[in-house]
Amino acid sequence: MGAGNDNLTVPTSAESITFGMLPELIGYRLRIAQIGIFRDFCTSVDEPEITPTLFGALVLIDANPGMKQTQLADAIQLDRSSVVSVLDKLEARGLVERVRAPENRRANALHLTTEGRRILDSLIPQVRAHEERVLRNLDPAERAQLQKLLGRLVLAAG
Amino acid sequence: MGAGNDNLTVPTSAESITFGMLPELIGYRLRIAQIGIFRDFCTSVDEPEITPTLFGALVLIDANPGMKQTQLADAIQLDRSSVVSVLDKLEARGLVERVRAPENRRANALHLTTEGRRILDSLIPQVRAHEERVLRNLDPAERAQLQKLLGRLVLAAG
DNA sequence: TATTGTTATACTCTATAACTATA
DNA sequence: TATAGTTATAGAGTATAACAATA
Repeated sequence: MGAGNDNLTVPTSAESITFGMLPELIGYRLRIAQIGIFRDFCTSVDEPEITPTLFGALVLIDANPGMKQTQLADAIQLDRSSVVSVLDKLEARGLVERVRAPENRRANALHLTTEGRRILDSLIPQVRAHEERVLRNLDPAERAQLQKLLGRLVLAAG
Repeated sequence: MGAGNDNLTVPTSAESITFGMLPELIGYRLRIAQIGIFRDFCTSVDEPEITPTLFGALVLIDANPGMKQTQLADAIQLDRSSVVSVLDKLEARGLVERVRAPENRRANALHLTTEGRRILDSLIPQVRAHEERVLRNLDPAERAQLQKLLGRLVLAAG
């Protein structure tokens, strides 16, 4: 009976409507949550044009210096060809560089530039603040529980 | 300690990588979950080309006969203009009809057709089975808890 | 032959702005 | 003037297929 939103209300212009079975569906809840969080992320982050996808790529390259494009594609659930445009954007802004891998000259080793590192460092507190805002109605135990439950969903492979 | 996936592994081709801070971020977890659920939904549902969005529109129109397009737009978090194409698809398949509202001749009252009702009735058990599959690692209390926590996130308005 | 990255291309989804018809 | 729906249009994001270089 908390201050929650079990009956799901979305701000609607005129008289309110009923959502039928939708609020019972985890897929629907997730979709609504993700749309809202995506919007909040984009308005919370100072760097223009940095989306959750680009931020995720920066984090992964930072955590795995020299990783290959195919590995990045797997990690962010995109096709190889889609990763090309992600990296084109990051490289155009001077945040990432593609270095021909000496041991396998088909592959590119990905690295943050100094500027990429600087931007990532400035983004992290902004993203943490954004997360804090989204989660502000949940106490630490509830946040941990939410993480854990999301991690146990059974998801279709790419 | 459960059978969970706290450390987040995504099937990756070569040597595995580390995800850095991403697994701590609720936005990242939600995005991964939503991509996987969307894929599972589309392969689970027999009707071709029925996406979660179209299914949601059918449920809402069924639950609110005569609702207006603007109300539907608010409910599914789309612009008025985007709802036009949603309804065009549903109407082209004979599932929904737009009836000029007599009390306000600018507006359309939305209704399921007999065929729309029939298709919705056949979709519901498929969607329930899909949800059951996604949630199969969670017991009833955990499912309820997940719903409740998702409902308490603070989301940006449209 | 298989793999890595790239290109060309097309498709879907969505929003913005301008339009129409009603109010 | 304001509202409901539509259209035209453009942008972002993604995938598929074919290609070059390398293994």
